[in-house]
Amino acid sequence: MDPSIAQLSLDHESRIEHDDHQAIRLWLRLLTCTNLIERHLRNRLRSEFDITLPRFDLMAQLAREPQGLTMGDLSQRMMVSGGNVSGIATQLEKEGLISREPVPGNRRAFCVTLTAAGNKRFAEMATAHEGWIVDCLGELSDAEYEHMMAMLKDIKAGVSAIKD
Amino acid sequence: MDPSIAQLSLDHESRIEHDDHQAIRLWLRLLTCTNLIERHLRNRLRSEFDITLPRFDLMAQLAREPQGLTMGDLSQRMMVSGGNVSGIATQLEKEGLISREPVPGNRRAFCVTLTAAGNKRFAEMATAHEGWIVDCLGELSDAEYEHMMAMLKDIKAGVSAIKD
DNA sequence: ATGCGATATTTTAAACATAAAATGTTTCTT
DNA sequence: AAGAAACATTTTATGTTTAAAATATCGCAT
Repeated sequence: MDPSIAQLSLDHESRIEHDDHQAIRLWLRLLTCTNLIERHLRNRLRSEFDITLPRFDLMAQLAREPQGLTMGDLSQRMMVSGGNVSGIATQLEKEGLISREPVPGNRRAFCVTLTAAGNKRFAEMATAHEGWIVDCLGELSDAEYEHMMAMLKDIKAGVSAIKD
Repeated sequence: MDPSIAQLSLDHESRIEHDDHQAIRLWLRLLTCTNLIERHLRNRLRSEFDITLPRFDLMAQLAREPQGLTMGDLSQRMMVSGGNVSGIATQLEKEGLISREPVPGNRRAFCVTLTAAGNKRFAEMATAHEGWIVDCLGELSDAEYEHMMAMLKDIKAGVSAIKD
């Protein structure tokens, strides 16, 4: 066999294997960072506002859409299952922070909105929440921020294109 | 007031506010990417190997340390609570994939290892798992990979330094 | 009109996660 | 040696998450 061919294919193999390990390492570091930040946010929401992250997230979605969202909209935007939204919404409703009103023309759907109390409470929490995130991620330069956003955008697009 | 001073502080304020929004956007995108990939891995592990991600993660820790790990080691390396490890280990033991043996000199601790069946099964899964991660993250160039790793390292260090 | 498939939501069962209490073991101090 | 403190693990209570089943409604093609 031509030794240059053998050399080429060997290089190819080692490059592939090297890339594999790279990707694994990147994934593990990505996961660690995200989990660290998420845990931090979760702890502070609990200790300072006595609320869980999922409840806060649901309220954040509603705060962006003052006209309200259906349960299905919430499920889609929060990227969690419908049953999950159902449980979280039940609790927030019990606390008086959101309301579920029937939709005039559609007896299947509910329109979920923040109550006045919910709006007030969310405004307080959102300010603190933003600060915590800046504490975690605010040290990056503008260039690093842009680069990171661009890479994550590509990754997101690539992963979304994979069929389960 | 000196107008140049006013201008400076205004710029400062607006820069801060701009950074805030940047950090939030970056956090949301980071979270979305991580969740997408994690969900993909979870689905494939379930559909192709009928195993959950936490169980796979526990086995992965053991595969790296053939001499075995204690429950406490596992808890620390997986960054989850001891009670959680206890439950996952109970199930894996029931499936015959790991074994919990008493440690000779210490009757408090257990030495957890992969069984022969566990080793064989993990080897099959690990190959597929690596491939899935490369599918998700393998498109980055070496430079992008290095840059991303470096940024995440800084972020990890910064977040770890924050006291809860 | 009627019935069938799609839609919107809730309920249920199983797995996972945590914090805190309980259990048993080891080590240190006196 | 006895007691206290620290350690390793499990148990318990509570809550989150998902997939799948159940419930109810809607819209459309016959």
